[in-house]
Amino acid sequence: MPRCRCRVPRNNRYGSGRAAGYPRRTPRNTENAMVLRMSRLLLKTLRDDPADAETASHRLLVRAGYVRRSSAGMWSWLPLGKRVLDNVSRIVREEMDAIGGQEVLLPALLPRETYDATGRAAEYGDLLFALTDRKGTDYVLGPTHEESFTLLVKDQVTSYRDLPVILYQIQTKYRDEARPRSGVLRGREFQMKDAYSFDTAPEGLAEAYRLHREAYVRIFERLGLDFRIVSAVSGAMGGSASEEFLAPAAAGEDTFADCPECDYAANTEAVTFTAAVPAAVDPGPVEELDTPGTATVEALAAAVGVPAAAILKNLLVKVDGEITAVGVPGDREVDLDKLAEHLAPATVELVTAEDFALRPDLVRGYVGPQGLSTLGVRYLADPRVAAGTAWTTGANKPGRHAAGVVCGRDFTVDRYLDVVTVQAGDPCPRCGAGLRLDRAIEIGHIFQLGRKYTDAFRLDVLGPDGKPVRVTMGSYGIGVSRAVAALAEQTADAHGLCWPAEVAPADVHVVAAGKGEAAALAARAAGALDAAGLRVLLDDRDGVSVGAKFTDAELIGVPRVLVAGRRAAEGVVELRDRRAATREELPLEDAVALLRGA
RNA sequence: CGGGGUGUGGCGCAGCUUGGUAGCGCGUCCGCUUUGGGAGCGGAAGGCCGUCGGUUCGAAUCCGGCCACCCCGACCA
Repeated sequence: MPRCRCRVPRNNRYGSGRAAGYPRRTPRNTENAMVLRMSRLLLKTLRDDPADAETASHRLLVRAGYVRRSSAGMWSWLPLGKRVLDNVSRIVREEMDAIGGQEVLLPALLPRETYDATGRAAEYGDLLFALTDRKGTDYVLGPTHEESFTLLVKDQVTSYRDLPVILYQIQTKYRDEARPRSGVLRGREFQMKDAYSFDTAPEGLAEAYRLHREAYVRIFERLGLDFRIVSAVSGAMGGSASEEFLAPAAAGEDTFADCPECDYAANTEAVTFTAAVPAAVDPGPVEELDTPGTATVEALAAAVGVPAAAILKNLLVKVDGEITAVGVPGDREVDLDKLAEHLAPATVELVTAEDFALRPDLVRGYVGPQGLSTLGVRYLADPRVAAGTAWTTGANKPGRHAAGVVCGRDFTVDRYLDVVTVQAGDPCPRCGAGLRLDRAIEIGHIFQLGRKYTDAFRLDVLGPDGKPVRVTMGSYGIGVSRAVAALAEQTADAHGLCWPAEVAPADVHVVAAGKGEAAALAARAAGALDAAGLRVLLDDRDGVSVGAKFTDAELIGVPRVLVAGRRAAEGVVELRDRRAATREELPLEDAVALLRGA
């Protein structure tokens, strides 16, 4: 059998030699083919920040040549970026395989009817990328794949003996976000790992959920991310238990509450408020105040000279069409989603000007809870509106408010509901300490879905008794491309990116700081490090000043930098730590040994 | 979807108010010099000024429509 030697002409455009018209200065070094040579790398670092970039990850990933914007919310991953993305994928894959996950790849382009069947096409609405094929059939680009996986399992699995099973894929997902932003952090096309578990019993689902939770902890620890696991609400996904993995970062779009005293943490949407402590007040008589032009809490607080927190704000909503009042302290906002969740399946909507017109007894801006029951209006309230507390509130007359209105004496609450937005300092539901609020990036979310999708598609398997058993399901996502952005956010410093070792595009960045012996030593270092099994990025560019190379190295953010320069003749190199900004000089052999051991 | 803004060479920008067919810095290419913190000199390439229409002898510039993109908010597993 003939040796399969490379028959490519030696003067091809990509490698060594000099093709006519395209002289190449850097010969391909086939012995160190794994070394990434910057002289040959598709990489253009930018000296200036892109004008449209705000967040650190956006600015730096573009400046350092990791990604390029293609169109709104669509990003191309360039060689360095692709390496980081692949490193994240690899870690995710390894840990998913370790819990018995089986990797598959399903189409991203799916018939719309798949999502119509579960009602999610309607739930997602414009968020779904939709298109039509030549025959007029409607398709969507999948935003997440519960439906497809349920159908796949229905097709492939018939017996309880085939379960449990965990399937996953790492795939491009599509969401037609109204406003893509922050570069790769929130694109309309992005990489996601989505996994799905199928079990015959709730205990199995709980076990699959636990396995994923542990795998996610390992994944994010290996990635080097600072992260928190928080309670979440399931939202449009359906199902019960759900937790989010959040990476705290200023650029984050989620707010979560964090307890400084215990390990409680929750998405602000999911924070529950429990105890209501009646304020110790001396309930004087109700006093009516003349307060024209104070329809807002701010105006009233300024006019009467009481803090907003002492004002009882009454929001009118329609619950299944019935006008209902919701009382909350004036420094709070009503979270309509929370309210709707409490009252489901009833519909909740804000009252309109027309509704007010039909009810002259309800004065916009001057509603108070006194006597609402005689008007046939139900009164819901936040637990902070506890019996015995006194408030300044509307007098149900135009331009008039009432002070010293006491809950339980002057009005009654029909039902207490936790419906206000959380504020920093609110008591922790677990230990009572004041909660902190922080911004974070959602990088993972795990759900015990239960039977929402298996019911929709009637996914049953035969049980041991020969009777069909409805399958129960879990869903587990990780934003792979978003994790890259989150890492950039958390690790970047004033000089540029600064990757944790396992995801960095290389283990060592070798800088040739000079020509001749310096360049030769750098090449030798790259070869030795490559032979030692390290991933090497070699800055062998001609005509680039040493300062520019150093600046680029800091921007690119490989954790270890090896410089061959001043003392090249002695075989001495300089080893730098990108994060610690430390440097030491030592013989090349010692540096290689040190890096190999690291 | 509301509000604000921007489209001029690969990147960052000026020119527009007051119309006369485009300029600066960086980058790129060639030559020489230089090489430990974004080098110097000389030469060169590269732009239907987002797009369509209007006004005008003449439009990057004035007017109108459209498109794209960005930022804030709403929205968003």
